[in-house]
Amino acid sequence: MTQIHSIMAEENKIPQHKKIYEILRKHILTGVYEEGSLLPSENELCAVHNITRPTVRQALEALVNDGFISKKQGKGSIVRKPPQDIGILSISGTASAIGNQYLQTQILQKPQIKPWPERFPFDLTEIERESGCIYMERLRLVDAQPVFYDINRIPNINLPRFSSRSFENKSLFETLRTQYQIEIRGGEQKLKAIKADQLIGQLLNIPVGDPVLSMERKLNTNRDGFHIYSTIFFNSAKHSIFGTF
Amino acid sequence: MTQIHSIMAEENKIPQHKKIYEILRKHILTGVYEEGSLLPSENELCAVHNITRPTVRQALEALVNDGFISKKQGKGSIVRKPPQDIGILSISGTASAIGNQYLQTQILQKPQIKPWPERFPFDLTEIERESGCIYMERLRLVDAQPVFYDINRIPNINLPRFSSRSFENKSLFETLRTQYQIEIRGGEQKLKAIKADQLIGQLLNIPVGDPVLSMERKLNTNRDGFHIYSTIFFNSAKHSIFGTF
DNA sequence: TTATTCTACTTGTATTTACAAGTTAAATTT
DNA sequence: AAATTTAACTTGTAAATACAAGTAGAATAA
Repeated sequence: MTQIHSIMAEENKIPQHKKIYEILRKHILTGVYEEGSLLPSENELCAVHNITRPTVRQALEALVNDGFISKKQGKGSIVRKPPQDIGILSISGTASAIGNQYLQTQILQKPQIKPWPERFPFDLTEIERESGCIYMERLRLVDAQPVFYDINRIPNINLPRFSSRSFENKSLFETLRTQYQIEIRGGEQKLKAIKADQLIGQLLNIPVGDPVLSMERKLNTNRDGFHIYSTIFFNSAKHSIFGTF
Repeated sequence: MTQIHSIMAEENKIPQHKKIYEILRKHILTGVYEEGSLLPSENELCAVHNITRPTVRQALEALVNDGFISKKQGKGSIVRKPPQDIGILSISGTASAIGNQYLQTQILQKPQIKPWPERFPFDLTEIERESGCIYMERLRLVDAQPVFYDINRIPNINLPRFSSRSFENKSLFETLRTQYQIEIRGGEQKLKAIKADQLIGQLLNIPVGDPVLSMERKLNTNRDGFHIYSTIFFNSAKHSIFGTF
């Protein structure tokens, strides 16, 4: 038993329940299991992956927490419409739903290393402050109309070649997840409705003084003490921010 | 073993891990464990409550998910600043933090049974539509200044004496939780920044045309197919909405 | 004194076993 | 034919056990 264990540990360090989680997650996202359908039963998953039920249940529980499935006693695990991203708000049109595919990204300011601002709405850890931050500005458009203007600050800690990456039409968070194994684990945010100043009005193509939704967010990651800070201005004239929790 | 089990089942139907969860939750909220301090170790909790470690871990896992603790291997379970409510946004002053104790509630419209509006931003289940809704309006104030104006619609399903209850200075959700065992399990919301119209401007004591944060929310509960719908207008002149996720 | 090792904690992972309880559909009875 | 019971699923709860791995402080060695 111990031998098998150590062999497993050699070929892959990640625990079994996480492996199953990743497999099922991928299968849900890629449409192997349709929304509303049932996942294989816990016992089936045990047999297929040659693990025990508590381990399977650990994986399923994580999927429930992340909103990929819901379980019902006596019935099974029901596949849900996957959440856009944990806490990353997606937009929904007021008239018709708008898929992410119509969301374009324009880089206003390529990633560059900067010191942190003097006044900052969140407390920084010592390491973060010492390392400086990678600064970037983006404008995101729906149907060629600007909707988001966001300023992102990421601590410059162990992110090789980050500044040279392209983020056009690609999620910043997807890049962090796939290229650097950084996952968002939650966070906090402050929301306000403000009047658009000249810069924001110009960027979001709305009259100065019109209401704009502004967000200050601090996102936690799986890296200890590594946070992502964003300031977001949202043009809510034609769209609203949609979020699940 | 089975005997012990059935005896347990007689005196209380709720599972052990949930009992432990409730106890620890209460102790965290009432300050028995200070923020930043460590919870008793899993083995200690086993001994104290006479249960096994998997059961304790199940309770702790729920506390982690609900943001009451964070765990660290080799160290222990660290008590965190408890979240205000799951998904129920609390406010934080821009200058100084404001505790909930300074939040006053004024009932503008006592709970009354009404039909659902013709146009509604969310889809209703059949049962919800048939039952009609309990309608109420509240104004919430900080330092005697209006901050929230909220409209709540709750399906009129199995809520005896609800209309006659008082919600002055008491959370609607706290009442639902303690009196009716209805717990919020998450939900979805749509956010916009809008211009204050005359009614909203008057209620929130701001000039007409000033930016107001508006929210449409649908909250899921532990009752299947039972949702709570709220429309919230927030005066973000002096405060911002603070939320964790 | 300083650095290292050891030890006694902590949580993390995983197996095995058992029964409870909800769901569904087939089989049986009325 | 319709209602009921049964059986075969499903997930939920819980125990007992074992070892891995991270943490922190005490004991030890340099």
